[in-house]
Amino acid sequence: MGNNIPTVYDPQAEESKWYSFWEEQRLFHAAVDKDKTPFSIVIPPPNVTGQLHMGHALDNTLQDILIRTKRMQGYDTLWMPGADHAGIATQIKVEEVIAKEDGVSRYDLGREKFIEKVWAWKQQYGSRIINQLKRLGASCDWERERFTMDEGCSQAVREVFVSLYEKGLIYQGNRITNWCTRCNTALSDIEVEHEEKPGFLYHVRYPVEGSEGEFVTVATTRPETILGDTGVAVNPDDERYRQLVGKYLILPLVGRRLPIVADEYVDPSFGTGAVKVTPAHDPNDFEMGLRHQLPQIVVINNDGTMAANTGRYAGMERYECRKALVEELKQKGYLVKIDEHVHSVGHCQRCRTVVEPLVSKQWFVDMKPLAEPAIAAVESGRIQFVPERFTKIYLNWLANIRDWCISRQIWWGHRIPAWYCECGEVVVSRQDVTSCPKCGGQLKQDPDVLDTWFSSALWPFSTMGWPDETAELKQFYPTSVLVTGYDIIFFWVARMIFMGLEFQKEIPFSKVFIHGLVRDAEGRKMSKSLGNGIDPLEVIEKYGADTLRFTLVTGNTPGNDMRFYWERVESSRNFANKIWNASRFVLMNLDGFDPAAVPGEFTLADRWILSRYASTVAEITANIEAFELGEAARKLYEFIWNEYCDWYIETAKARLYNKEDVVSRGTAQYVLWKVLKGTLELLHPFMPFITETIWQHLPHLGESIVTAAWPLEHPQLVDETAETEMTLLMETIKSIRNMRAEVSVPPGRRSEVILQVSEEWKEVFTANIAYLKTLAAADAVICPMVADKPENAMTAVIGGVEIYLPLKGLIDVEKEKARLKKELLALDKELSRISGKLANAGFVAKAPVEVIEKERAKEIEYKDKQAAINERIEYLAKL
RNA sequence: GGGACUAUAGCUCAGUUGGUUAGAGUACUACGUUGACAUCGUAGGGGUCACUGGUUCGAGUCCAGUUAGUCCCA
Repeated sequence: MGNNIPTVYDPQAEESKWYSFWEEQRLFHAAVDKDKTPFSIVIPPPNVTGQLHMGHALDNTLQDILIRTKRMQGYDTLWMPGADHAGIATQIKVEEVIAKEDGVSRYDLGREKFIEKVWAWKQQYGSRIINQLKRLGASCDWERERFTMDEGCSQAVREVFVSLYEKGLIYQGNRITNWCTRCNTALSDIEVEHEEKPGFLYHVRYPVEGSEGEFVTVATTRPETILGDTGVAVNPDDERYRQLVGKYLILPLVGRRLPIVADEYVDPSFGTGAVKVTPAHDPNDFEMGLRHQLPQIVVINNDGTMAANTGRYAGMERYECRKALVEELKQKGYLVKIDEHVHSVGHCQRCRTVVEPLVSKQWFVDMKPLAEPAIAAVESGRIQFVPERFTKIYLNWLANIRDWCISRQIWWGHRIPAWYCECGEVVVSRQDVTSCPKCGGQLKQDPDVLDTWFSSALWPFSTMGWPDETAELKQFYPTSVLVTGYDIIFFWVARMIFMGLEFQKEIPFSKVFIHGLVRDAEGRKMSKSLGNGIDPLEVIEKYGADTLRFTLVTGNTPGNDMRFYWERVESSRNFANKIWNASRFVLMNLDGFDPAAVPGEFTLADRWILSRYASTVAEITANIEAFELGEAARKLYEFIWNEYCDWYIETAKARLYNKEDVVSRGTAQYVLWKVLKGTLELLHPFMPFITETIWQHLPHLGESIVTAAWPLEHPQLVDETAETEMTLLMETIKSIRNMRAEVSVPPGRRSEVILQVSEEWKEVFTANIAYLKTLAAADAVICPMVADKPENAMTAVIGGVEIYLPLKGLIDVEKEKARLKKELLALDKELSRISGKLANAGFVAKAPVEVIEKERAKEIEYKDKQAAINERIEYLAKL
């Protein structure tokens, strides 16, 4: 950098260069260093087929800020990266590709060929999202990159499955599960999204057996399941039906005998108070069916068509069947009425198809024994959520947990390590097996694969090399913090916790830092179908990664959603440019500077900015420690722009331009350099590229800002006197500027200013009169506070200083009086508030001394001001 | 039905254990190319902190309720 550098920062030119440099120097690599305190994060693995979206950008920016800070603070820092095989999502993706390119389905290819295709796809596109993370600046240890389907992770999955099976915590059962007819697989409860939808409530009457003309009317939202009814239930306390319990109804159209049973589950106030029971097609009916030994009759196939046992409806699509069946009920006089009704309908999280509850044979994890320690770990505070309110959501979910269906009828994923023999033997094994240990017969492996989240749940230790006892596992497990969105607390966070506790006997992380979603400018969720997503890469290309990161982190309050605004991106870009130009200025004026030389005596402005800098270091460090990253970023913005640039640089200019006074110039250079370098270091975790770019041009030690030491806190630099004095000067300058603007003094013209200063501040003003000259265009004369006030002058009063701007007859007396009166009014209001407070016995008795003192000081200051303004108004009135 | 969150300037949002004359960005108005920056500078207008009560010497901040909106769970 030098005199000929552009005035606009160009991120494109710098970012890729520095990222390659960091990688080449292996600055992100975590060596297992037992002498250092470890700090580790495992990345929430993005889908291998995915592309970076705003959610990733936010999530990874937050992680990178934490990691980069800790790295600079000297921890043995590991950010473990990797990707998730994302079973259903990836399979759908590749199915689409082969359908489009070759016009074939996965069934045409067969299992083996299809899996090969998926791996080929992963080979080709799997690095895309990784490269996008690099564009963002993520400082992951790429040498350790993992994949949930790689050999190590697969071994961990196998070990966990078999071990849980041996403990009796994994079992196979014929139970009702959520079935997606489009994806053709079972889903876990949380993969179903419920949505309120307008529908109908059909009232159908069922004849009572042996009682001509007597009916029970039942209400249902799903008439097609009538074909699978095996009972009708009523509440045991319901007087209307009490005498019917134990009797039978005849199922219309089918003729099946349905027992009438009494069950607490039935809500007498809903519908008619009598509900049809379809154990094979409704989760609640399934439970009721078990309680009353009602048979399960499957009437809907896996593909959503009606089963062979449904007579003339066999093969018909489920909703077609609904229409036809309602029509038949109507014709035969069974349909009583149809009411409009809003009800909650489950949809497949992946493809939005309406989920069909179906009875099928699946593998389940017995959750109760696993959930208990996971609840205890959070209740005891060993794991803490940030913000704390997510604790409740987590605990509530685990307290009501149901068994986890882990088998999926898809091909892409970890194959379930269970083998079946014709003799009925089931073998669950860590090693692949071929022949039956019982009869020696041929074994066939279970065709299903595991839920993707099963392997993700092991991520904090499978990536560290478990089941082997590795040095990494010892050093970096438990990890320090997990950073993720609130939308996957159930899917992932909870499951990592119970798996970690079960297999490592240790929590997987001690903090869970939760953030919200990035929405569009209208507050809508960004989605492919809406087409309202904003591609982070587009932002990076247009404005730079630093800008995107800064926008995301400043717009963010822990746990809350945020909206994406291009205006805010521009504002962040302007901030980057401001830093660029401030640095440009410093570099242009650093000639002859020797950072090792002892600086001369500090001026007031020097002491002030050093004091402000010292406070900033302490505050930023504390904010990051407390996960208040948005606060930290906003403070840095404020400090750099409103203190360093607006004031300190301006005061330093005169000293820099005066090359005669070598000591003063050198001292200014020292302070400019010291504060800029330290501030860049504080800012580096937020804006890694621009800070590295500038840092490399400044005198520095070390090879990169990435591994520079985090700025030390210097409480001895905090100088309250300097802050008070400088604040007074700045207030004075602002007052003068204000008055000049008020009467439209051309910016180029200097103003004569008379300052009447109390004895206390006389020296400060005398010593720093130059600031008034350069910053307020004021030729100031400093006088003691005397009775004689200048005539024909505008007036402003701040604590201990009266400012007069003589206008030689140009002053509009009436206007000036009005202006002063307006100020007086505000002052009066404030004073009456304060005096009211101080007159309050309770306040004086109970408020802390500092607070009372503060109010007293204000009262005195305002009274002085009030007196001076009053005096001035009186004077003007006499003219 | 249970629970969580949000409500502060035209817009988007800060405001961390209750104590500043309630802030920022953006938009708006006026002036301005003084040797870092017009992606800038200076100055200015703009708010009953959703509503109603309560606790307290003191409430944007704590408590209860109301209204509106968002989300999660069943």
